[in-house]
Amino acid sequence: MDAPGLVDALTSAGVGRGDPVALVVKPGVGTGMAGGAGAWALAEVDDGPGPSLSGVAAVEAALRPRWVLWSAETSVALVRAGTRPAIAWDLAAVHRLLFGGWQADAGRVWAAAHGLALEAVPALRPVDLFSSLDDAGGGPVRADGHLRAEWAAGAWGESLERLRTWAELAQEVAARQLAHLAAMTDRPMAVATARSESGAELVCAELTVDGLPMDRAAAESVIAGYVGPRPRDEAEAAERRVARDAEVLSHLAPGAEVDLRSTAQVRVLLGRLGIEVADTRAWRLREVQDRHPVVAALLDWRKAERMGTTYGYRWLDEHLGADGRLRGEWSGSDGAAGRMTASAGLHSMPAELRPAVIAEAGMSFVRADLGQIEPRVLAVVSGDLALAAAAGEDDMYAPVAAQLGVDRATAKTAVLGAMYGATTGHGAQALRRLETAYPVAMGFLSRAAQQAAAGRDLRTYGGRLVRMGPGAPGGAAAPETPGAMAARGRYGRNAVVQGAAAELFKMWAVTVRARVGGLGARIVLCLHDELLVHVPREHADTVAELVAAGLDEAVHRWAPGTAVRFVADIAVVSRWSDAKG
DNA sequence: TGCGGCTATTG
DNA sequence: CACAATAGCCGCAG
Repeated sequence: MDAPGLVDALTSAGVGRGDPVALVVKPGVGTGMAGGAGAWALAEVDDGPGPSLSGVAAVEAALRPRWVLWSAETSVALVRAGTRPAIAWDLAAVHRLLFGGWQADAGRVWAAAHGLALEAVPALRPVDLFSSLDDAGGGPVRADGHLRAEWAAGAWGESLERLRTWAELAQEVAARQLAHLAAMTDRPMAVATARSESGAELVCAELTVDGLPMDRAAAESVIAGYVGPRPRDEAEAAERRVARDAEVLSHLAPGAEVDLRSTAQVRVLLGRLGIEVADTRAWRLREVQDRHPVVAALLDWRKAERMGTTYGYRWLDEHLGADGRLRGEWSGSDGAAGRMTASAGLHSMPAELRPAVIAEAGMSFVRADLGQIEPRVLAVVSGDLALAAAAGEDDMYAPVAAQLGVDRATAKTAVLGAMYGATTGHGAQALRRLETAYPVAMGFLSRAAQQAAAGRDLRTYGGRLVRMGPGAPGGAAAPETPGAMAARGRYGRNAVVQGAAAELFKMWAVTVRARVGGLGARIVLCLHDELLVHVPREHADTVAELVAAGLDEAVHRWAPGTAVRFVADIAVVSRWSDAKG
């Protein structure tokens, strides 16, 4: 079907702007769409090396539907083919929101949407891949209601008729998920969250495909500052390692045999010097640094070792492309509270490497990070008006400190401690004052902790299920130790805040994506409370304003009518590390 | 070879 | 050194 034909077919089936259209992309078979009242449109038969997806682009331009996708795999395929959909309904992402956990293969997504037991999802046996579906006979759904394993795995051959069925099944699942979300009356923002989480999958697909601009020479010079210039071969690399080790060992008696990479041996070494430590973490070593010069040498060695191994030349070669983009795999929601995750160290890159993240020629970065997102989110989701009033300040720890009658640092520690589940330490006294000053917020947190400790599942503000029962990671299981219950309590206490913060952050990200895309700007990094947008220089100031406006828009979509103020620090810069451009 | 423990980095 | 994550190396079990 040609592009005008596609648009006509969908339009006459009643599909308009924002309406759901299931999209299936099957390499080697074709690309199809199902939408409206039983409309099926075959966008293209795939006879080339990969789908061109020009039909998708045409429908996107003419109708801008909400693309219903089985998973982010399709989003990545779309972005790779040069098509960037505006909005989506990602069945896997919505499944994770509704039912928790991370596994979201089609069989589970189908089963959960139909209220079937997840334990009974058919597993794909190796033999199934070779025995034809035609032998099995019948449709994709078994007598017991589960999706046939071969279908769920996509091993259904090259039939265009089956492509259509696969799209229609997606339509059905999406409708059921929507009904589920809408019926969750105690989570009125669940539908909006599902849309946003789906949009976040599109952001992730773009992050995965586009990558983060990084200047190779700048990065190599940072690395060289720690471990020397790039070794020519393995032998030279080994030589360099031995030399680094020797520098530390030179502070010891000659002939000392210590593997610095072995914490056990390091402890023994320190013990022989009369320095007893419970472990060899950096902060503990720093406490005994003046007892022997080897300690400082060891700390420097650790830093260089980190650069040499995790963030060294090998890391650069593996993840930094010839186009100067650092790429990792992005996930829209991790298995727990739903934050975004990224591989390739994109979320834990040492600050020292940030100067190497440089905007490309003619481009700038707009760097924006939210201030104190978690306590502000706590004020919203708990409905604590006193805490909401404190959020009226740019620095909300200042009014909290005044309220508690303690200094700012103590107030901050106490608030963070309340959200993390601290019970001891300097903040313990201030923690009790928090209970008095902000009883609503503190009650919200302790209820979450109690439920989690008891092994009961939680739901975030936006409706994400956080599994705490048997079978969940760290979930309740007999025999139960008090330590495990307490750990789960802290986990749950934090999950309801961190998870809600992640939901707000993703709404911000998808809003920014929607508002700045037309100016050629792209989000190139998401870091829990921070956005980095790569933008043509002439539009940088405009984009900075749109990022700020996008926060207000996101906050009011996330929590309509809230009085809690959210603040962002926004700057136009040419390097990620710059404070101002 | 796989996995838990330790360590370091980030928010 | 509380909450979350990724990642690498060591030491031990299989």
